[in-house]
Amino acid sequence: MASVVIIEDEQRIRELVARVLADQGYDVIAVPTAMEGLQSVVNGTPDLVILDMGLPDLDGAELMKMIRAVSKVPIIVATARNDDRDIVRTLNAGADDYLVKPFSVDQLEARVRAVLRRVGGDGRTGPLTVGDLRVDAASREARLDGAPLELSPKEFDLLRFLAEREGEVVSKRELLAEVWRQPYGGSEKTVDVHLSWLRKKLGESAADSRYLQTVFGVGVKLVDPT
Amino acid sequence: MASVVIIEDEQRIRELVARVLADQGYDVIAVPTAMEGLQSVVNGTPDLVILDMGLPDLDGAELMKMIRAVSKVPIIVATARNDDRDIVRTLNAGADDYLVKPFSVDQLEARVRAVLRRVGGDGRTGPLTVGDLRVDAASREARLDGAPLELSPKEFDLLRFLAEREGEVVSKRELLAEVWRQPYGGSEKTVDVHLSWLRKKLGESAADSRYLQTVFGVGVKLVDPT
DNA sequence: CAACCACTTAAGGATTGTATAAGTCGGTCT
DNA sequence: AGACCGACTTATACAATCCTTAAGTGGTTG
Repeated sequence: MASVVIIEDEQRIRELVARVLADQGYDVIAVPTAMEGLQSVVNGTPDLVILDMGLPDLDGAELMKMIRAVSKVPIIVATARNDDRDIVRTLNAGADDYLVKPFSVDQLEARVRAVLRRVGGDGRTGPLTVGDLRVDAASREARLDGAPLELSPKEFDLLRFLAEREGEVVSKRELLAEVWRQPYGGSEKTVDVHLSWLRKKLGESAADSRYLQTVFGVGVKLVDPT
Repeated sequence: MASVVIIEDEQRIRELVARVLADQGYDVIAVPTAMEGLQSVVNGTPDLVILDMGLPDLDGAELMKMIRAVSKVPIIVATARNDDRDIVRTLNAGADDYLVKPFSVDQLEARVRAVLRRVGGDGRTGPLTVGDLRVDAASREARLDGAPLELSPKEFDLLRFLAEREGEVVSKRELLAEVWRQPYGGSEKTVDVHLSWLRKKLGESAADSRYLQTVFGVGVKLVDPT
């Protein structure tokens, strides 16, 4: 899973970008200041940095130089308007791509994908395996003992999420928040239903379960039965 | 087929060049300003840029630097004056070839061909194969079980894009962005229609599909049926 | 054993995908 | 120039699939 550091002072934009990329499955760290950004880069060794050039506490070009001094991580700069000199300067300083605000979500996603692919490996690929269960996000295919499972979109997302957290107990509320994208409302009943369907397709029942185990009063976990 | 970005402010010349190259089978994007040009280069990752040095909104040399910062795409500069120093300077700055205005259509075609050949062939990627399906970008020919398919331009581009990502699910929005080159608006219905046509020409239907499989709620993928 | 939580099944409405037809546009042929 | 043609887009009707709500059953805890 690729990780991305976002350095952007405007809260609205920062949260929007973070949300969008998190939805795409990236590990996101979003900070509002240059110093925190630099720290995140040094500590986290991210796969990509998205940098707003209009930070209040430090000139964007300066920050880029500092990041470049410690890391070869690709950088996408976000610049407020197309100020030509600004763009020239930043691209020369070592940015890998740029976004002119206001930019669309699609633009953002496309650039991020493009840069990560260019640099080598989209990161979020690589099939997960739990026992004899295989979950491949790229082809959106799940197999049990080599036989393909026919899963609905939600079922697949659910299985994938649990597979990413193999062995870890996850509450239904968290599943609602992460898989259903509803942090607040929403009925946990829905999760129950989908879990039930998943179990059925995995050839299990709640009583006799190999992979999908419920932890009473807490949640569920996907375990390796071997 | 190779794609070319033309950056030229004079409408007459811009349209002429675009027309000529489009007739040659190139994918052409023609824009009048430096900024749009830069955007096209970044978005489209073209195989060649033809750049007028006398743009009103930005000095040509500056723009070249900017393009060089984001891409190694070959650049042919078109310059009005026949000044030796000028030409030397631009070539040193990273241009691959130059045209002195006014230039003939033959000149133009010859230079474009020469540069593309020098850089490594128009269709740099060899033919793709997915099962018994063959997609050759260079000749722009697709074959199924050896029999040639009669595809429209968009159909071919679509098939090619999917073949490049064999096995990977691609959303319609992404197809709109990548194949149709319009990241924002645009109706996904259009993609549906083209997919339907592609299926028909592949001898499939959505219900019974060997190659082109739809993943409900997510997108489509081209798979190897063997 | 009572209260609570979890599981399963069923059914409707909502969403998404397919296919066909009709409308646009640009280019070509006579 | 006018009619035609192919490619693309938009519109529409229809079909498949999915998600949620609801209701009843079964299991666990204190």
